[in-house]
Amino acid sequence: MSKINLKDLAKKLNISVSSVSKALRDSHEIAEETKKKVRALALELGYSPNPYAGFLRNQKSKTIALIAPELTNNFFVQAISGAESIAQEHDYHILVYTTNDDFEKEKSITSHLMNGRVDGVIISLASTTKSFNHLTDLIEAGIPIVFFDRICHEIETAKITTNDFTSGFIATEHLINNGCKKIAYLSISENLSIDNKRKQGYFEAFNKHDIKIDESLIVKCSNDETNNLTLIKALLTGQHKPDAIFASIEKLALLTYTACIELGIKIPQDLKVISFSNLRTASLLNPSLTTITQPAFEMGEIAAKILFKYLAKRRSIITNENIVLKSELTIRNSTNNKY
Amino acid sequence: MSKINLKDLAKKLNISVSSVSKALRDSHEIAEETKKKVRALALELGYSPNPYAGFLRNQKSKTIALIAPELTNNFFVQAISGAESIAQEHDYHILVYTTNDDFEKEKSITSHLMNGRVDGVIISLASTTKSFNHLTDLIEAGIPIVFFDRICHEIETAKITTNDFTSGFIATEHLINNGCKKIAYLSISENLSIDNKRKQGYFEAFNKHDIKIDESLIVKCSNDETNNLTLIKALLTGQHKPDAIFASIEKLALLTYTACIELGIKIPQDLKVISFSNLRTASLLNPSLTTITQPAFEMGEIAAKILFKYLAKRRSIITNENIVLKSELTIRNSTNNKY
DNA sequence: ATTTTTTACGAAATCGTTTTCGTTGTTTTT
DNA sequence: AAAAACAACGAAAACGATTTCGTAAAAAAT
Repeated sequence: MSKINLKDLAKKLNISVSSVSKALRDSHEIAEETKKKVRALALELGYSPNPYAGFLRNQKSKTIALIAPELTNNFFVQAISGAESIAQEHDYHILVYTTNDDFEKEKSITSHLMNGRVDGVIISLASTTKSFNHLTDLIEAGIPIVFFDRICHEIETAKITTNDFTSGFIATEHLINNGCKKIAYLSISENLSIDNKRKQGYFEAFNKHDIKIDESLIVKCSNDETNNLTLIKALLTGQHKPDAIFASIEKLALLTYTACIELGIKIPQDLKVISFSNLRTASLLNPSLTTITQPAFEMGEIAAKILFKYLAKRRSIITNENIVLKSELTIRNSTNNKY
Repeated sequence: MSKINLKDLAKKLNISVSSVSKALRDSHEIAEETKKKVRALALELGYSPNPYAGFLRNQKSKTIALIAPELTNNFFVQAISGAESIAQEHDYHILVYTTNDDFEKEKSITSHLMNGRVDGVIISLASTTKSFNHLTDLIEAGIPIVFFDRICHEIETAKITTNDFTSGFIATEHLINNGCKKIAYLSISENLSIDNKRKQGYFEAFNKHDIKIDESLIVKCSNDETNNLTLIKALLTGQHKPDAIFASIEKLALLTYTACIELGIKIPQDLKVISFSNLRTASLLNPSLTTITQPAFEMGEIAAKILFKYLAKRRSIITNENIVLKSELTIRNSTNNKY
């Protein structure tokens, strides 16, 4: 039961290829009786159209690309799941790529998508991405892009984010309300809009509560886990010891836990910890971790929905749109001051 | 800078389309000077071949499918990452699909892949998959399949697994050595080879240590989280209370933790817990979780490597091969008997 | 000087589908 | 009865790249 095509069907039925094609697409040009015969034979022989022939013809691949910095992160995985669920509804296929937070890899991936392999792209930028020509090139080539979470402000299209400024503010104020004064912020990358907004919220909380900002409490982390751990340990044993840590991403919170175990620092007694996180095990950690959780699955869903809306219209230019969803604070023991 | 194709290049250079094609593929039929001109113009205009045209011509899509039960599970995500890293090396693209452990969805996905959309498939079966016609159909259609973890013994092809029997044995014996007698086994699905093998290892440990097997300690869980929690709670409060739990998959271990919190049962004092798991936070849980960890990333890598080996040979029939990697036991506090 | 070989290129078929035009008969309209 | 409309189908041109097969001119061999 290998490769059976329109020509095979046509030959067996003694009609032309074009008639078979039309019959299968239920064209009014074909008599009902003929259609029935064609459909019956197609079913019998298990005919399934070659997708690439169709793509070549009508320049639509029924495929989109989803580019994320990494997969070993619940946030991105949930977002991908959300996008995939919508894609399946629309009979679309998803090509998944990871950049490993590497700008060069991101460029390489987008360049591979320039030629029409996909109808559209959903992307969350690498933390090392500094320029956006690779993305504008893509759009100019007629391939629409939707951003989620790690967006690019400079490009006009749809962007799905969460209320990072407010969340950063709420997280910090939560710590302040629990008696913390020296709150460190673990930053992941200055290139990222989300990081900057969260940090702005952090600053704003200090302003509101008239607390002086100590710049030495802002730690610039990277993608090097070992180095990050060193940085965090240095922070926790240095001159300006913090009484709380606000981690901009989950990975950094987990490293903080590790650092505390190694240094014998007790959470939350000696140090309170709050973090952006989509960890399923946040409530089971020792101690349970207070989190700001983004609606990742929903973000993926919305990104995909918007993309498909434009693909259906065959419009490749997506109007500028900022969709901002709310993250949720879940207070747990890592910020508990009654211990 | 939209769609530029061979014809455009040919026109600008005043040579034929075929010559341009040959020049770009570095054919010996074309003079070195001509090649240079062609390459220069192609670069200048940013020519990138339409992938679908090539696929149609030589029936190779440079794309593989990766089908997993779910994405919100570190094991599968790591395996996908492994496969993706190899795919990138081979300039292949990966279509990712999730079955949500649903047999019907798995069939629907494979049927979409019958028509040559992908050159090969890497799959880990849904827990509800009971027959394999959808897979043999795929192979008969000339699309090779490689299994990982949740494999199908009946189909002759390459299968990547871990030493589940031995691991099940080691895990159980570890509990026995720590003084446990009434060890419950949380099963995920009787359809799954991995589950059965792990359970066999569990039985074997009892045999070796002359402990009678209590069938009521084997709990058949499903994909319904709420129901699973109910089952686990019933187990922990019922007639035959276990002194240890061996979870066949991570999700069930986490539910056990949740159940213990809700019931006020202390791990490891009242109940020891061990689980198959690729959780990054295993060491940070309360208490830290003793795990059997599968080399997920490596499994994905190997699955992809084998597939590409055959794709390079243009052979669609993969010889039967069982590759068995070793899982690793990491002892942590959830099975500590010195508490 | 003639034949053979080599070099460098072009025409056209091909992959499998869709779609635009014909081109027949047949039916309806005036 | 002539004209117009319609129904049902087929031929062929796309889509963009690859590849086989020619073929002309130049180079080499006889």
